[in-house]
Amino acid sequence: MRGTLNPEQHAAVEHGDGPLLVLAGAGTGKTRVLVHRIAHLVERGVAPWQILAVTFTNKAAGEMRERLSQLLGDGAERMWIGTFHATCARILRRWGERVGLRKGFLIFDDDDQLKLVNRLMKEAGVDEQVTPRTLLSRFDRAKNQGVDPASVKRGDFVDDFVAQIYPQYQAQLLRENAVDFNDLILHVLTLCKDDEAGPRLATQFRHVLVDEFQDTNRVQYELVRHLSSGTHNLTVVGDDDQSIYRWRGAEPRNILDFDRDHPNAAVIKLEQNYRSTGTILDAANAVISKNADRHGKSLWTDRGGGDLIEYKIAGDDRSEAWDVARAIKEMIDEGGSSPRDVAILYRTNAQSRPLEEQLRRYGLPYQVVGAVSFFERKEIKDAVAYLRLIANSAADSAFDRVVNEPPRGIGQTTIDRLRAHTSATGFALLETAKLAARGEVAGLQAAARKKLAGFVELVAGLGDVVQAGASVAETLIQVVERSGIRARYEAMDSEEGRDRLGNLSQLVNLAADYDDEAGEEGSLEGFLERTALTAPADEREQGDAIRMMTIHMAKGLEFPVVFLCGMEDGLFPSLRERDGVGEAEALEEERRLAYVAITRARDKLYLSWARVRRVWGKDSMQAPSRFLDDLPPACLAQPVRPAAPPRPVYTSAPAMAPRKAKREWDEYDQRSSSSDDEPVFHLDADVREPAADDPYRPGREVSHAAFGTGKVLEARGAGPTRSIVVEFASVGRKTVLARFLAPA
DNA sequence: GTCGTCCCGGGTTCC
DNA sequence: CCGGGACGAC
Repeated sequence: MRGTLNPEQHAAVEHGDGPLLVLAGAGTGKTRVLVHRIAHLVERGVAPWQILAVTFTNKAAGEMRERLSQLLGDGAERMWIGTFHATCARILRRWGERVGLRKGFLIFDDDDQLKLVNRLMKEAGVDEQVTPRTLLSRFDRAKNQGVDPASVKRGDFVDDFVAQIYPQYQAQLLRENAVDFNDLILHVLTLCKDDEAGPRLATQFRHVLVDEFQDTNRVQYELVRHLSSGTHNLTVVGDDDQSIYRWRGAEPRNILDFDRDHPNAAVIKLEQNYRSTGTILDAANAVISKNADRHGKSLWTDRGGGDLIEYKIAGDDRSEAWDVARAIKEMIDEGGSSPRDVAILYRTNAQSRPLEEQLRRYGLPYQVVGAVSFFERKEIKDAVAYLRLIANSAADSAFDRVVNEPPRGIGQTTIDRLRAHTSATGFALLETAKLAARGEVAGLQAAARKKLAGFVELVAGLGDVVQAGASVAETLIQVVERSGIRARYEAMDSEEGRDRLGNLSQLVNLAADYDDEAGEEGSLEGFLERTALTAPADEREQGDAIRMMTIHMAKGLEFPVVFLCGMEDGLFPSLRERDGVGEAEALEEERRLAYVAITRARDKLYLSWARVRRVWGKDSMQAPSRFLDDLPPACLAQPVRPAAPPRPVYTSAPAMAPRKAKREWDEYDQRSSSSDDEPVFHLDADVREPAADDPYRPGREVSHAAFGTGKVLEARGAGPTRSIVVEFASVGRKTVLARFLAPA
């Protein structure tokens, strides 16, 4: 095994003690190096539980654990392998009480946080143009850097609201015995300064290894530094070109300046790519080389050129999905490829739907990895909230969520009264509801008291179930049954109701898995921690299935065949404006994302985009991704250039223009309309709401070769027959096809 | 006071 | 397309 490593990899694996930085490009075998290094440490006598390996996704952690158990057997079980968040949760389980957390603390997810901020804003009467999202992202950004959000002044009107709401936000978390994702790490950092826990943590791990180090934020880096401060045995591996998490506070400086913080660090570069064909590597290098802010390294391969990159333009997102499904079907029918060789990557989770539909149609097995989180579905959140409330009576957020779910006659007014009482007494909502049921809360009618009593009794009864020793799965079944959730969805007697029940039964299955794995150690708290920190797709891999995932999820993985869908400007690169990040900087991150996507492919890469895409139920016209222009023409099986949509600019010869445009369209619209089950190009003559960046939205000035300039009144339809009603200065109102217009 | 219906608007990525 | 909020009906 060792013999198959090249000299650089070998040096990294066998590096002795002291800090080590491995700068490794895509596909240079860095995960392999990490795995072998850990195995090597164990061979040298380091005990498995003295090794901490941090990854960025649960998926990567799972993979690493699996590979290590192949090399080491049971020893791997006892290692600390996990994400920053999971690692910190584990440390806090042991030491949490020293930073003010009680046993069984809750972890707030995005949605929980948002709801809380929303409520606090309303209570404080904050109504100006600040959304809860904006405030929350300010909280996050500050916390990622290890500073108090309330003290950050960026000099805009949002500052005051942050300063006002944040202390209340944090106070409520404390009351509920809850933490948000950032707090998991911040609390451990506080622990590092603790007289007792600090020194222990500094020496607990004889070796600390961090994968994807370019994605660590300041707080995470400080944590790593402390955890390795007793031994200085810190190995970090990363690639600044693959930094794709700046939006959540990642600081690539951490990797670039590593040798400044660790002057005696050994630095090893891995530049030979073993993964991709020359063609794919050329394409990836061409894209990333357009970035100014990079260190620059020279990846090379001795693999041959390989197949050219396939490129396809579809009429709409359904056609795109159909093209992909058909290509995969052919590939598999020809033999040589199996579904598990193929990955479909996209920028946003929302893109998975049409793809799934077409794959199903062809009977192709697929697995959506880490998708639109299962745990974000309403029925799942509700059931989990019951569990939270049973496990932790202080969980106001959970109480709020389920007290009237399913509807049992406890409305806003009643809850407001309870809340008023809690702010006076400091009791939790559930506790207050108990008081109310006994008539000890003012202002509540007998009817409301009775209903609250019923709810309190429901929760108490479920608590008894747990006390009686029920497994998590059994508890969950009781929750769904006794709360009336099941009856409610059954009564709906609809597709939706059945879907939701199906999801709930899947949740019960996950709980049963947990019960099996955890055995005696299992607890409601343990299950809740797992639901907060993992997605179910992280857990079980389906055997022979096509993998579908976002590019972010795909980092660190590789596949023989990759389909990269939705290569459209605005989608990929995403051109959304963001709070606090410059446009150029944001674009560079998108470019790195493109680099990551392309380098996932070993042998064959397919790129595609759709001229019309349904977004939130509305059709919108798309333009090809600017990244396509960066690809060397020699890498592509089909040229990118002529595929650009017909230019609606005709400065001369107006009579010729329509014919030319027509021909261009037909020529390059690659759908064929022969087969029955093929999705047809979707056209709609309805008046549609134009997208904000639409050059033809009402009010815009446009020009027409024959009619001159005018103002848009209305836009209809989409695609090649999209028509625009224009009030022309010279000829009055006319309806013309969009492609004969240009922005004035 | 609570529940149902309609309308509006939406931050994409992950732990 | 989906959830939250506003508004009107028991």
